[in-house]
This record gives sequence, C-alpha cells and structure tokens, in this order.
Amino acid sequence: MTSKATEINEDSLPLGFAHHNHGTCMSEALSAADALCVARGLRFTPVRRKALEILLQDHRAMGAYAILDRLREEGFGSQPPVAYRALDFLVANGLAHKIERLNAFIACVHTHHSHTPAFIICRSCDAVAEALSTTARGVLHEAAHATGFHIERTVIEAEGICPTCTDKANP
Amino acid sequence: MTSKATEINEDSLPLGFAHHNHGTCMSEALSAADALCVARGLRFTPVRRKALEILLQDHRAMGAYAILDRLREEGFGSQPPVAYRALDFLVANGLAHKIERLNAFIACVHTHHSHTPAFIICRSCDAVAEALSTTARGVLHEAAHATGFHIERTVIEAEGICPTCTDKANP
DNA sequence: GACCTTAGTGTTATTTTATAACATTACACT
DNA sequence: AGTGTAATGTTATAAAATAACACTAAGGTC
Repeated sequence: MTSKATEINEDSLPLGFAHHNHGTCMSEALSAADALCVARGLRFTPVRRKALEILLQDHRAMGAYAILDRLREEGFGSQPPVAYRALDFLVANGLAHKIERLNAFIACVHTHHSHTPAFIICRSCDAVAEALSTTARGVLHEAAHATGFHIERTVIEAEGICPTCTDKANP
Repeated sequence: MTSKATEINEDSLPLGFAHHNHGTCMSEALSAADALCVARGLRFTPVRRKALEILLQDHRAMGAYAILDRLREEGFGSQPPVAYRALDFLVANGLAHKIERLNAFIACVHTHHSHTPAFIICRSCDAVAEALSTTARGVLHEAAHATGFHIERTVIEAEGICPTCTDKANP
C-alpha cells in the first residue's frame, strides 16, 4: 500500500522535501527560462532574471517584500511595484507560482512541463513542495465543464506537516 | 460525453451559478449552524451568527472589511478584529470558507457533509460556486501520504469564466 | 449569591500585502 | 534620427491582517 503508485511520480518529487543538486537545478531553470523567453519573444530583463534567481536560490516561498529587499540590495528599484511587476511577469509565464495561502512566491521547478501545479505546504517549517497534479486538474475541469464553466487557472494547495517536522515532534 | 457523470453531482451543484430557494437555504444553514454549535459545545454568539447571516444573505464571496461594514451597521464593533474573529470562528468550524485567491469569505453550503471544498470562481462577475471535490482531495492525500506528509487542510480553487458571462460575451 | 476563571468583545495601533498613477528610460522598428 | 511601445522607477495610497490590551459576559466552585 505504501509504495503504491500515485500521481506524484519520480519526476515530480516534492523538491522542498527532497535533496537535490541545487547548483544545476538553478542553472538549468535559468537556461530554461532564457529559452522560454526567446521562444515567446519575451524580454527577460535584469530585474526579472534577478527575481527568478532569488527565488531559485532560496528555493522556498518568499513574500514580495522579501524579494524586494533582495532586489534593492542588488541595485534595483526599492519600491513595491518593482518586485510585484517582476513577479507578475514570472507568474504569467509559468516561471514562478504564487502560493495563495501564503501570499508568497516560489520558482517553478517544472518549467519543461505544461503546468497546473499543486503545492504541499508545511505549516511548521514553511517548506513548500511543488507537485504535478494531473488528476486533480482533470477532476476540476471535468466538473466545471459539466456546468459550462471555463477554467483558466487553478489553485491547489495542501497544508499540513512535512515528514521532517513530524520526525522532530516524535524523535 | 457532455452528460457524463462527474464528481460534481446534483447534491453539489455550484450554488453560485444555479437558482435555488434562497430563503430556505439561509434558514436551513442557520439551523445547521445552531445544531453544530450545540453538538460541539461552541458559543454561537450574536456577532458570529450575524456574520454568518451576512455571508448567507449575499451568498457570494465577501472581503472581511465588507463584512465588518455590515456588522458595524448592525451595532457591533467597528474595528477589523471584530470581523476577523467572527470569520475565524466560522471558518474553523466549517460554517464558512476562505477563498484564498480573493482574500474573501463565503458561507458554506454543505454544512451537513464533511468538507473539503473546491471553489469555482468567475473572474468576470466574481460569482463563486462551491463544489465537493472528493476525488481531488483523494489524489492530494494519496500523493502526500507517499512522501510522509500529513495534510490538514487543502485549498482548491479554479478561476475562469462562468456560463452566464460567457453568454454575455457571445450573445 | 460571591468568587474565580476563561472565552469573547471592543479598541488603538501597527504591520503586511498590493496597486494606482505618473514620470523617465530603454528597446524595437522604420 | 524619430517614433511608438514596453519596462522601470518613484510617490502615494489602498486593502488585508494582526498584536496588544482593557473590559465584559458566561460557566463553574464554594
């Protein structure tokens, strides 16, 4: 039962809770972003790139103002719209996602997939894992379609306690 | 294909988009809330009840400050915590839900079910429909369980265009 | 009933999150 | 070079949420 196949396959291992090669993960994501912007004729400007770098470095959900602080340190503008605009761009193009539950943003780790992300959020350590949720998406679209509703975007977020924090509580 | 059975059954028809007897809907929800509070030994105080009434009356997602305005008109306190505390109570006990995408609250229309609600939000008219999403919930829990994550709460929200607004655009 | 404890209400003040509006700069195209 | 558009930066403000503390009402004990 425990090793049963689920919608979360190897490819979508929750990166917030798993070890991985952070350096390559980051450089790969940036190249993917470059490629995507070229392909779509978008301008991957310095602020936008730096915002994505910051998100990738931290590899966790960050508030817009935390990102703004980092952007300021890097010599960019220091007012909220600077951060919000960069984030809007990243989110609009699937390079980052907004975690509604946290009013925070996180770099996308599935840039090569078409994305309907699902997030799993630890309320104890604030780690966030991104998973691909094909089925959940399917269910929603099916249900909505039946009523004539056209879905453009979905938010799927689960909140609870991650394995690490569970272990800490029961050592 | 179009009439295929989905997770959204008759019982969970999206109330935002369907006609229904509003009067009975409201009084039934209030009785259900009364019963629930008695059963759990909770105090269904005047502010709390009024907050729920307001949500039920409007039958759509309302911001905390909109609710606060209405509470003030009814003679209750006029500061934000008044609304937030009443809403916290309602949400904690499943009598209302928070729509994270909208930073807004809506009365629960499935008080008699155990609830993992899913919402379908029209970005044009702001109507919100609540559906039961057993399957989406199942998928998430399964996926999370595989990684040792314990889910306590889930947010499932789909945003798009409702049938009515689609019709308006293509008359 | 007097006393105590706790939950709930109300208030002031502040924090956090987000956007409107407008001037300036950089880019893309001719 | 000149022009239109997209992007950046700024000031100012709006919107959402919470901390902290005083006061009141409800429930239990003696």
